[in-house]
Amino acid sequence: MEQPIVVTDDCDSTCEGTNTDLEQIKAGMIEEHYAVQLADWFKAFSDPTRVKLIYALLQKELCVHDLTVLLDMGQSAVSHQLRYLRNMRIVKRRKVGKTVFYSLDDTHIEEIFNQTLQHTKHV
Amino acid sequence: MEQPIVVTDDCDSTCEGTNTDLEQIKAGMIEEHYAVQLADWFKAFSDPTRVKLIYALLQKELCVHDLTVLLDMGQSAVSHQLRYLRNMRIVKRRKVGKTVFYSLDDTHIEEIFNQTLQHTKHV
DNA sequence: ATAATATATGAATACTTGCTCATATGATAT
DNA sequence: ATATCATATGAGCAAGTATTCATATATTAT
Repeated sequence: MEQPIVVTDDCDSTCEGTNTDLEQIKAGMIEEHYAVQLADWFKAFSDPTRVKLIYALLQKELCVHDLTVLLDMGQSAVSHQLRYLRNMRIVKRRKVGKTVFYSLDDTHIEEIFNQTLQHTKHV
Repeated sequence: MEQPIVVTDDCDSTCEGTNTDLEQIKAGMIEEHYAVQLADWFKAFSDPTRVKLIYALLQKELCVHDLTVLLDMGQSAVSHQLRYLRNMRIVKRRKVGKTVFYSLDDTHIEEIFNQTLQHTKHV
């Protein structure tokens, strides 16, 4: 009753029969740092309020007040989220007198956003 | 001292001088439903663990155990996140005996994921 | 100077989320 | 049947997050 020679490291012999390339995959895995960075980037778009803000700014540069009207939300809430988006360099400010205008910081965002929008539509 | 005729609805006269197209933008705004849906989609990628899982599955179909090894995490935590991703139809299962293999449900995901990966790299 | 307006921000709070623990399920082997 | 292995899942908890409230800052007007 001799079993064939199998490198049996824990349970893995069952999974796929071989785990030799597991080490290889592990070596090619995304680094913790990048995983967090990428997750943080996606997180910026993972809130309905922020989605709406970006969607609005996709069309036109807008001041804070106009954004509160568009989203029908309190000024403070909007301001907080705009700061968040600004820290993420998704949005930029332009001050004119008392009012502050916000716009998308990078046209690249438009692509990513729209592509995902397309995707969610056909899901 | 007659002021020129300006539709002064609250403060908006200051912002851009005219808010006539604000109504237009509001009409073209993203619906609540879609905003939530889009946010939820992004949320799926907004956690380092899920990013790693997807990144791993981007290379190869893998069983739960192999994923716990790759991510160096508890089986339960991995299983919970896999369920999440499965509910989002980002990942699908294939059962072979006792072991369950996971893989990406949609090649579309690869595109979105990689594009964003590119973006975060040059940020 | 004071008042008014537009935005920003810190603190508090209600809500969400990701992990751990213990246990359940489902499959194979004996 | 029982035992074992791979995965799934509910409960509990700690950490994170989005909003509100009150207040601060900055700009313009008087």
